[in-house]
Amino acid sequence: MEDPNPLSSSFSDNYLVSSNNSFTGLEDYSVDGENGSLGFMELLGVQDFGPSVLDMLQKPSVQLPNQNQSSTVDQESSEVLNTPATSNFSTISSESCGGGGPNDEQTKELVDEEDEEEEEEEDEEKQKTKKQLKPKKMSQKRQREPRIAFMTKSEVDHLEDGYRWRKYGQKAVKNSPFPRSYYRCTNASCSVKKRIERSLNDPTIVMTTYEGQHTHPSPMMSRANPAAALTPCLGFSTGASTATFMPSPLQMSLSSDQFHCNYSTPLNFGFMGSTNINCAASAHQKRFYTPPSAFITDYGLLQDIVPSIVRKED
DNA sequence: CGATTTTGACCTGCGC
DNA sequence: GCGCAGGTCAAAATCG
Repeated sequence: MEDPNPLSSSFSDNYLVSSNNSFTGLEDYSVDGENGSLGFMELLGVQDFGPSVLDMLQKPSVQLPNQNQSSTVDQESSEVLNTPATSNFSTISSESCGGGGPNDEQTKELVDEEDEEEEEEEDEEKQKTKKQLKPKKMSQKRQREPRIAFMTKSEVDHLEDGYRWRKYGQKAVKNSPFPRSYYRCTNASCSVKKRIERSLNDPTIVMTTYEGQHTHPSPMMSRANPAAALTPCLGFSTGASTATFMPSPLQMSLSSDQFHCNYSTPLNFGFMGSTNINCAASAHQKRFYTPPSAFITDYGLLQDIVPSIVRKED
């Protein structure tokens, strides 16, 4: 691990990963055409085929499994985050659904799910051998959930996404002064996790990685419209600004020739109805995104945060 | 007093 | 096999 590149630096410098043609490139988005005064969104997709998105992104070059062509980023075209000073918010998505195509690694993991009973027995044995060690249930092979990572320009680490999270860990990241925080959804029946860390390159950028799918409506959204709360979407809001976009219906294409992000499995990470669309989508973006009809105009807490000019009521 | 955060210890996977 | 780094657990501390 003597990579001369700082990890967070390589996140932004080298994270362009193309796979199964589901993603190629990035693009900036003006927010609602307000002369750029509201900043812009930057979107970038990355597909995860096993290792964590961040792990992949931290490599100077990424070799995807089962793919002959290397999908490395040109080192010289490093600055992916081309953030202007006027920007107070930007988001980069890194799609990482496991369903990016038939893949040996994923197949193995699916098979592993069948072994829970055996694992419980193993667990007992381990407890015997390790005696007084904490009775953890760690022997289970971890299942890789679909992941999606975002880079968000924000002053706050923990972006409000409509769900309630409990922090369960924090770790120092090698070569980075910023720790990585681990959160789990507070809903007992929901196993969604997310990691949050700041970019070393640009401390104003928060890298959020979601893992898994919520099995319940957003507490925030459900108060107004439970159906909409279950709609696959991704959303963030900060005290400064808000951006949300939804890969529904399982496919998002942002830019005719530069950005493509295909979701092969349903996602349900975020919250909110039309806020996201109206906030983040310029006319340009709307070409590629059609909101589900279930959406209603419920801004939730965003009503308090996002200027109405951003919400752009229809 | 329950929920959440903090934090050190432990576990796992991977590269060498 | 060993060491490192990432990820998780769980007791203690803190908060509302």
